[in-house]
Formats: sequence, structure tokens, C-alpha cells
Amino acid sequence: MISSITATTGGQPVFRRDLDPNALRLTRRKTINLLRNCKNIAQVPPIHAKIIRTFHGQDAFVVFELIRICSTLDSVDCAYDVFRYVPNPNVYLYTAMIDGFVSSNRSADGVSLYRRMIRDSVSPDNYVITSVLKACDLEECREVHGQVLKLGFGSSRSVVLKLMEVYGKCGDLVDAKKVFDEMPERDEVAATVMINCYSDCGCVKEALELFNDVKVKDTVCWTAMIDGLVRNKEMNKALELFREMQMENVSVNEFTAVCVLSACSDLGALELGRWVHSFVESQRIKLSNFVGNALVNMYSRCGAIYEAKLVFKGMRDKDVVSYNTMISGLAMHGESFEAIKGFREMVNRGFSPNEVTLVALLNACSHGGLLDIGIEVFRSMERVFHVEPQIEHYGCIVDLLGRVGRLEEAYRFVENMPIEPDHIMLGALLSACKIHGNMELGEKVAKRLIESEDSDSGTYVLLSNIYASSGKWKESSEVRGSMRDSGIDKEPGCSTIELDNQIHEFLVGDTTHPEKEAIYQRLQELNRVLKFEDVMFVYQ
DNA sequence: ATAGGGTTAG
Repeated sequence: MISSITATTGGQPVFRRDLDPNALRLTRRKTINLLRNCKNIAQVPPIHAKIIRTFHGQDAFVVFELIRICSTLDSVDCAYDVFRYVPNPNVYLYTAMIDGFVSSNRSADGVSLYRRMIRDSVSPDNYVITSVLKACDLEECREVHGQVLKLGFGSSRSVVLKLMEVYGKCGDLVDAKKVFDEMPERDEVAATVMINCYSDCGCVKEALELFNDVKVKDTVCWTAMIDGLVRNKEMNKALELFREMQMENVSVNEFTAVCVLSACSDLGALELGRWVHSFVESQRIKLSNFVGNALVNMYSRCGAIYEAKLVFKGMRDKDVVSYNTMISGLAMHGESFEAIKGFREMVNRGFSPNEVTLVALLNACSHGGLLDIGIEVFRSMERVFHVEPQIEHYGCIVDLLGRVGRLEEAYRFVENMPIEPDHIMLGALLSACKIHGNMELGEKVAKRLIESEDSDSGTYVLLSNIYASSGKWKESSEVRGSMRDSGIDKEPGCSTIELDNQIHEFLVGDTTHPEKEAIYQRLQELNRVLKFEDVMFVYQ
């Protein structure tokens, strides 16, 4: 990217003499349109060069557009290169730049730019305040809140709504509620934001109470409540609310469909998912990428990989998320080579794989036992795809080594990693130790897990099983005992299954289902089949 | 010229 400069000769800016105000306006219009049509950051530099020639990088309207385009094209550094050479940026430019930082997950840069703006005595408006609030943590939010009151933006609707939202996101329900209560007209929009605050803080009960108090609820309000329930893992309640919504004749849109599909994915509610699919088609709800991706995800996670592929194939403007969803689904179903094929197609079509793509691809390798490919992918992550390996990627490699039985190597890998292992990674290693019968290493890993205090009941159970299977009965029962003492055995395992549009829920040790005898008998049969298949697999 | 309630991948 070319750096914008103020062209000077002997200290004086040079302006093109042949541009009268009308011509300037026309050129500005044309340039902005050119910028808006850019699909790729590579198309921007020639236009930028022209902007420097024509406007000397000083026309706020054009620069504003330039900053926004660079940001939307995932090139916030280019946007900043433009911004930092503007001598006295106005509040519009600050807003665009802060927004750019926020959407690239660079909140700290957004906040410090806002501070610089205040220091440079540029008066904030309600737009820039809502922008910077998105970047704030709790302390910064309080600071901006103070300024808001001092500067008289306390009655700006968008500012107040954003303040509530950020307080909620930061877990400060008290202040969110305070702002809400102080609003002169608490309409359904404000209530929707407050419902989200409750959901963000895990207060489902309060969210539902407020929801029930809202007199006239529109699609957005219903959708927010359904989504809040989904995010808090109250799937059945979410689906119940969805049915209620339709009985109240509130129209369902693509947002609602995506939320419900996400609930179906979690519950494995294939039939309801299919129903939402046909509902989307019959209601002519826009089959956007959001909906398409949610459908692909729902079908894969409900075990219907064929239908997932069908939806995926039918999507015309697939994006990175579409590919990631499909590759993850294929990996989940053990179709490792299909997943790799999907990855190749994605790269060939010019998409840049991101960190999620690489997790999916590594998972595919792991599930297929493709050690060499997996290691190769991991090694090329940074060099070829410019993705810095995160804990999830390291975890995939540990999983991969563990699965193929190279446990010592996996342990060495963990010890040599530049980051600390988390309980998920150690848990994967632990179960690999159990599967491959490496008791010494298993014991070492389990102890490390329990010391880290991040362990769940599963760790204790596995450690106790490891002791039991090597005849160390005393140690085994001691582990069970310390599990009870630590109160960690309280979390009940839960699973659900959908049958004839009914979601059946089962808790660990649950014997309340009317058909429990038939269910447990069938379970035992399945266990025998699985054991047999496992043995066959080993001796193949 | 800008924002202002709800969505997908691990």
C-alpha cells in the first residue's frame, strides 16, 4: 500500500488548478464508487495512487471511504497507513478507523485512538462514542460512560443502548440494569438489549421474566430470546419458544431460522432441522450464507452428512465459513479424504484458510489416523497459510499422535510446546493412554490434570479406571473418594435424542424414562456390537 | 459521509 502524503512544494500544498468545485465533486463521486466496487485489497493501491494525485490524500470524504474499504477487505493495517498520514483527522475519520480496529479484533488500538482523539481536542459525537464502546472493557466503558454524561450524550439512544450492551457483555448486570431503568421510554428495542444482557450473564430466568413483560414483541425480540436460551444451553426451552412464536403468528426470518437450526444441531434434532429447512424454503426465507451454513452444520451434526453435502453443493456464493463448516462435518464423519478435497477446492477458489479451517483439517487427519499429512499441515500453517498455531492446533497434533499410539511422542510434544497445555489437551492424551494401555504415562498425565484443578469428573473417572485396570484397587477407590470430597462429581452427564418430534432427555443414572428397561437392554446389545467391531478393527 | 435490538464454522 502506498503511503498517503501531503504533497508540498516550499511548504505550500499543491492543488490541481484544473479542478473547479463541480469537477472536484464529480471526481470525488467517481473515486468513491471505484473504491466501493473493490472486492480485493489488491485493487485498492492504484485507486489510492490516484487519490494522492488528485486530492493529495486530504479530501476527508474520499479518505473516509478508503479507510472503510481497507477495513472491510480485512486490511486494517492498510487503513491505518492511510489514516496516520492525514494531518488533522476529523471525527468521521476517527470513527471509521476505530470501527476498523474493532472489526479486526484490535480493541486496544481502537480505544487508544479514541484517547488520542480526545487529547487532540476533536469533539466526539454519538457515532464515535458507540464505536469506541464496542472496543471497551468494563473499566474503559465506565470511563466513556462518565464522559458521555459530562458531554450530554446521556440522552442519545444509540449511546445508551450500546452502554447497556457493553455492560452486559462485561458481566456487569447491575450497571446494565441501571442504564435500562433510567431510560425514559423503555421500548421493546431497549428490552431486547436488556434480554441479551441477561443472557450474556447466564441469567436465563431474569431474561424470560423481562421477555414475558414486553407487551408487543416483534421478530427481533423473539429471536433474541430464543438465541439467549440456545446460548445458555436451554435447547428444549428454545424450541418451545419457537413453537409459541409461530402460534402467536410472529413472522420467522432468517435470523430466527439460524438460531433454531443451531439448537437442532446441539440436540441432534434432525427431524425438526429438516422441518426448519422445508419451512425456510416454503416461506421463501432468504437462503443466505448464514442460513446455508447453519443448515450444513445442522445436518452434519445430526449425522446426515449426505444432506449436508447436498445443501453445500447447492450454495452458490460459498464463503470461508461455508467451507469450514463442511470440512468440519466431513472430519466429524471420518470422511478424511473428502475433507482434504474440500480444503483443496477452497484454496483453489482463492479463499484464505483461517485458524478454524486448520482446526477442521487437522481434525480430519486425526480422525483418519493420517499422521504424516497432519504433521505436514501443522508444519506449513505459518509458512504457507500465515496462521499462527494456537492451543487448538497443538491439541489436534496431541490427539493425532495419541490416536495412533505414539504416546511418548505426544507427551514430549506437549512438553516442548511454546504454550501451556490446557485440560482439553491433557484429557485427550489421558484417554489415548487408556485406550492404548499405557498406564504409567496415563497416571502422570492424570495427576498433572488434577493438580491443574481444571479437571472435570471425567479425569477422576479415567484415572480411577487406569488404576483399576492395572489392579491398583486401593488407589482406584482413593481417587473416587477424592472426587466425592472435591464435590466434582455433581455435574450430571446429559444426552438427548429426538423421536417423533419429541426431545427425550437422559441424565446419568436416570431411571425415570417409562421405557427404561427396553432402553438399557438395547444399550447393552450396542455395547457388545461396539466391542466386537473394535476387536475386529484391531486385528484387521 | 457514520450508528442505533437478533444469526453461521472450532
